Amino acid sequence: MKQKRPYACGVDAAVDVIDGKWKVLILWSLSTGGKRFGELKRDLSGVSEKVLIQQLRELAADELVHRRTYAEVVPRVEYSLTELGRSLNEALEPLGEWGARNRPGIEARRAHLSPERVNTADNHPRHG
Amino acid sequence: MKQKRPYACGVDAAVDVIDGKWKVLILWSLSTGGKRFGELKRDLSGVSEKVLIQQLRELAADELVHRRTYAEVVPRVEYSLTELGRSLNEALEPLGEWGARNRPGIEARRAHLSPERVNTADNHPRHG
DNA sequence: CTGTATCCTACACGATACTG
DNA sequence: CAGTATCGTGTAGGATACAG
Repeated sequence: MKQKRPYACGVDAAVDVIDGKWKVLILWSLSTGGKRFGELKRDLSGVSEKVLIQQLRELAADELVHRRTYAEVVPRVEYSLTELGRSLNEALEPLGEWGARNRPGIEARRAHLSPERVNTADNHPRHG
Repeated sequence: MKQKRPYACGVDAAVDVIDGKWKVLILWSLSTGGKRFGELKRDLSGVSEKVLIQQLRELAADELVHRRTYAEVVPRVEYSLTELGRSLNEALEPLGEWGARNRPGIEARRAHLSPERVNTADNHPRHG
């Protein structure tokens, strides 16, 4: 949700739409069905109300999720995926599989490579 | 490249790896073949040297790109995708297609919905 | 040409208190 | 319950100058 420069490619646009610390988790969480605000909050352990609502609104503005309010005595709002949101989730699947497959490797490399050293010269294998 | 909480799912891990303003563009740019630092810099118009090198190093640390130096009189370094990088690029394709397909809609919605209004109550259609 | 070294800033995210 | 209103913060990203 920054959109500074025009998108350079499709991935660029798609990433922009899911850009936000909790958005993919929200989409993921909603993929099994609509959820209320409180449920989501519990689901995404650690998110603040402010940020959750912020990202939900952005997702709604992008029409990936649908916000339905019920005029009841006790306030009730349900969020669910739109058709567009579902299609995005589908497009995300291969990426999810890639992540699942390679997660051990990723974590392993990051574990023994102290973050401070990543951006300092050659940890890189020599070729010559 | 933040990795604060343990990954909640595969997408989460994958997104973390491509998290960085220019990383997908770098991967995309390298998908057609190895490139030198200067070429990349020209390709990704607008990136600063500092940030470019930073993200290249992170990608290299994650073993998505390969950094090859040639000991010549005029410094020369070539970056290319690793097998892992190529596999990520493949996993990114559906997302890219989704983005390409929906980019017009995304931009349209964001255009007539002024950014300031996104996070203020109902722009949302009524249902009831 | 391929980087380092600094300095700076905006903005996403977070903590907390309050409201209909 | 489902938000809103504030205030505070870290850090990714950018500008620029310099170096091997």
